Amino acid sequence: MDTTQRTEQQRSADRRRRELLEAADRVVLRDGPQASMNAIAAEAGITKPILYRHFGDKSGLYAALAKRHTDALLASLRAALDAPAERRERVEATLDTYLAAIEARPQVYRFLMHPAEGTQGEQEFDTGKHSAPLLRRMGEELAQVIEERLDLGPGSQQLARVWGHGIVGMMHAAGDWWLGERPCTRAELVKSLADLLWGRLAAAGDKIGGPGF
Amino acid sequence: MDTTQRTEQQRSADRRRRELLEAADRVVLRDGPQASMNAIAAEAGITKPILYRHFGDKSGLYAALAKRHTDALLASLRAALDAPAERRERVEATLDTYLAAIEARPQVYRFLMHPAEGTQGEQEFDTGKHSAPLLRRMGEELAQVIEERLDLGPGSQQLARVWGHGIVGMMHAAGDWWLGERPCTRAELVKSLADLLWGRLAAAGDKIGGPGF
DNA sequence: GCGTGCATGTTACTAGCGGTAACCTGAGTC
DNA sequence: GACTCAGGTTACCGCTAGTAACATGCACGC
Repeated sequence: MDTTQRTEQQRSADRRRRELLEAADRVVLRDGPQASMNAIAAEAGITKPILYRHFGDKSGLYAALAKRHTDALLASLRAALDAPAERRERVEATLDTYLAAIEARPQVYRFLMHPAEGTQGEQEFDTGKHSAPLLRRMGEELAQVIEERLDLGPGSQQLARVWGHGIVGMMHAAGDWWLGERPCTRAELVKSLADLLWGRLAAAGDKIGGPGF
Repeated sequence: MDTTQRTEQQRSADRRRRELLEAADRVVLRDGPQASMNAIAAEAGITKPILYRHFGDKSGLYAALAKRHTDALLASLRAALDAPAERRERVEATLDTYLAAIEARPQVYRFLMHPAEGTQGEQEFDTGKHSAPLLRRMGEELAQVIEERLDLGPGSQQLARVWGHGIVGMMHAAGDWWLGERPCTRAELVKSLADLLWGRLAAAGDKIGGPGF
C-alpha cells in the first residue's frame, strides 16, 4: 500500500498543478497577458506563495501555460502539414489551421505571442531570444518539414530554416493584421498568402507608366 | 519683441523635450524596453513629474521615442524601395536595409517591436491592434508601394495589403531569428528570403521517396 | 500515545514600478 | 514690493512580483 500512497501524493500534486494551470488559463482568457499572480491565485482559491512553490516564478507559470497551448496548436499544424494532398493544398490547409486557431481564441493567441515582458527579469536581451517561443517552435517545425520533403540542392538545411521562420513570420504578421482589421474572409487571406508564396510577386507585371517594383 | 519672447519660450520647451528624448534614447539603448521612468529621469538629470508633464504617461514618451526611430527606418526603406534598379534588386536592397538596421542597433529594434505591455494600461486588447506600430506602418507602406507599381488584376488593393503585411512579417521573424542565432551572413539571408518570395518554394522538386511538401 | 518530518497553506512583508498631489523657487511684470 | 507662473522637488498612492516566517494537518518510527 505504501507505493499507492506515494503515487497518491504525487498524483495529488499533479492534480493540484493541473488545477492551478486551468485556473490560470481562465484568468488569462479573461484578463489577457496582464493577468497578475494575485488574480490567478484568487481564481484558484488559494494565495500567491503556493503558486510560486509550484512554478518558481511568473515566467515559470507562463511557460507551463504556454507549453500546453503551443503543443496543441503545433499538433494541429503538423496534422495539416502531413495531410495526403498536393503541396499547395497542404500549405493552404496549414495557413487556415493557424488562422482559425487565432481567430477562435485571440486572448490565448495574444498571450502566447507576448509572454515575457517581466517588469524586472534577467537583462540578457542583448542579441535575440526575445521572440515568442511559439514563433520559434513553429519556425523550427516548419523548417524540418521543408528540409525533409523538398529537394533544395546545396545548402538546403540552412535555406529550409530561413524559409521556416520566414513563412511563420509572414503567417503571424498577416494574421495579426487581419484579426485587427478583418479586411477580408479567412479563405481570401489564405489564398492571397499562398499566392505570395507561389511566386506571384515575381510574376506580376509592372503597372503601366511605372518603373515596376 | 513679445513674439520673439513667445518663440523663445516655445523653443526652450522644444529643446528640453528633445533633450529628454535623447536621454530616454540613451537609457533605452542601455536598459532595453524595461527602461523605467525613474531611470530616464535620472539620466536626464531631473525627476519624474516633469517627464510626465512633457509626455503625459509612459506610453506617450515611448510613442514619441518610437516615432523618431520608426520615421528614420521607414525613410531608409523607402529609399531602398525607390532605387532605380530591377525589382529583385530592389527587394534585396530593402531586405538588406532592414536587416542592417536591426543588426546595428538591436536594443532599439527590440524596443520598437515590444513597446507597450504597460503593467496597468487600457485592457482593450480583445481583437487586435496589439502589434507593434512599426510593423503595421511598414506593412502599410510596403502595401502602398506594391499597389502603386504592380499590376495584380482584380482585388489588387486587398492583395497588396495582405502581401505588404505578410512580407514585413517574414522579414521581421527571419531577422529576429537570425539576430539570435546568426546561422549565416546577412547577404545569404537576404538571398534566401528573396528566393522564397520569388517562388522557389513552389518550384522545388520533391525529395526522392517522399510524398512532397 | 508521542514526537518528527513534510507538504500545504497562511499572513505580512520588501522592493520597485507607473503615476500624482502638493509644495517650493526663482524670474519677469505691474 | 506684491503677483503670476513655468520649472522642479518631495512625498505619497496603489499596484506589481517575489519572499520570509509562521501555522496546520497527516503520515511515519519508537
